[in-house]
Order: sequence, then C-alpha cells, then structure tokens
Amino acid sequence: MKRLPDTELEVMKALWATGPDTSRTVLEDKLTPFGWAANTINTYLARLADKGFVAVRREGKSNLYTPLVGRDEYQAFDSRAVLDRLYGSPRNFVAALAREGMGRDELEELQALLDQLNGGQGK
Amino acid sequence: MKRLPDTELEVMKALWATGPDTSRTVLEDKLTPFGWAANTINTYLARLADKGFVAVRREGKSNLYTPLVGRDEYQAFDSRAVLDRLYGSPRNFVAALAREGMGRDELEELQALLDQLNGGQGK
DNA sequence: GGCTACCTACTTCAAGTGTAGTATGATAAT
DNA sequence: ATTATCATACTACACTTGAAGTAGGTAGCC
Repeated sequence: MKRLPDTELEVMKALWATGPDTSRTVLEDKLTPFGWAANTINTYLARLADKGFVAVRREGKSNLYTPLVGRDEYQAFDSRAVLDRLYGSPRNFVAALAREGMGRDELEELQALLDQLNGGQGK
Repeated sequence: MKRLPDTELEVMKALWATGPDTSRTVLEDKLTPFGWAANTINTYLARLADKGFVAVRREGKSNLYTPLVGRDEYQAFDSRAVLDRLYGSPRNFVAALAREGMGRDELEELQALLDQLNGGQGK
C-alpha cells in the first residue's frame, strides 16, 4: 500500500462515509467544501482506481464507485507510516501533540482508550 | 509552516542530530544510508534554505548549515497536521495503531507518558 | 603558472500531484 | 433525425519532489 496525496484522500474519506456503489453526483455533494470542478473529482477517482483503492462499476449511463481499501485498514497502515517517518514511537507522537497543546477532552479520550487497551487483555 | 517531503525531512533529521553549523561532509556521513549522490544532498539543502528551514553560512571554502526550525517545533506542527488530515483526534490515531498491532513496549511507554501528562498538572 | 581536487551554484529530467479543459458518446426532448 | 444535455474518458499543464549532471570558482601542489 502507498500513502495517498491529500486530495485523493479526501475523496476516499467521502467514499468511506457513503459506503459502496456511490454515484459521482453524491460524491460531488460530499465534496463541495473543496470547491473542485466536477472534472477534477473524476480525475481523482480515476487515479484512485489506477492505484487499486476504488472499484468502478458501470451502471447504465453513469459510474458507481466503491472503496476497495477500508478506512480502518488504511488508517492502520498510515498511522504506522507516520511513526516511521518522523516519530519512531507512539510515545513520541503523543508527546509532540502534547507540546502543541492537546485539549483536555482529547487527553481524556485518549486515556480512556488506553485503559481499555490495557484492561482488555489483562495487565 | 508547511509539511516537508520525505527526502527533505531526512536531511532535517540529520541536521537536528548534528546541531548548528554542520558542514556538508558531516551531513553526507549521516545520510549514507540513503545512498544519495553528494549533489543530491546539496539540492535538498538548497530547497530547505528556500523554504526557510535551514540557514546557510559561508565559512571559507564551504558552507555550514543550521536548522532554523527545531525538531520539537516541527513535530508539534506535523503531529497536529496528521490528525487533521485523517484521524481527527489523538484517540483515533492511537486506535489505528492498536489495530495495526502496537507493541507491548510501545503501549507501556505511552501509558507512562499519559500518567505523567495527567499527574503532572493535577487530575 | 598550470593541473587537480573539491565545493557550490545552476540546470536538467522524469514521475507525481493539483486542477481543469476538450472530446466523445449516450440520452432526452423536440 | 437533430439538437441540446450531461457524464465520462482522455489530454493538458503548471508545480513539486526525487535524483543527479554540468559548470565554474578557489586552493593546494608540483
């Protein structure tokens, strides 16, 4: 797997949110915040199809797009890539976040997850 | 601040490790693992100078390079960018790591940090 | 004083990304 | 059938990134 550029990732996020067999019209709606031309979205979809991230299925006059890589799967891969690129360990990553000023809510959420991860399989 | 491409980031990592006023010869040593031609390193340094990430100082016949952005500073920025790009919250990022299989050591390290972050300023 | 070695500055070049225009083919309306 | 419409496929193009070659200056050496 390869890391995706920002724009293509945005398209994937839209696809993950809409589920399988999504039409381009629906995608356009999801992606309006970016103000892209319709053609632009098409290009990104084509590239994602090339890279094997989405499947294209012809349905009458238009296409339906389905993610081939799940969000969880991609995140698992990407998060590790992030560590390798710069941080080395989860600890260092979170330390960097803390320096930047983690919100109290974020901190608590994280703590809760850690408890769960730890409690979950017996300390 | 902008996120750096992989190669330029490797050069920055070398610079952070060597401290200020580093000669290119020293950098070359640090960067041998990448097997780049000497010229290549020069190119990356020039680009980093353009972007304002390193200062170049002429010392006689050669140049000395100094990072203008600290490692901590960059990491703080980058870690938040990582969240914005895909995860949304520290929790989601760590959850993704956990799915991918976090090592027990990594988990403990992280837990220790969290304890410290929490204990540090009164729960 | 000309050759050699070393550096740095400038140039190049292919692949990847961000963004969109043009061409083509099917549809629907008249 | 003819045309207006609309989606998709193909092409374009500038900018960035990954990687390195060439050219030109300075310094030591003989």
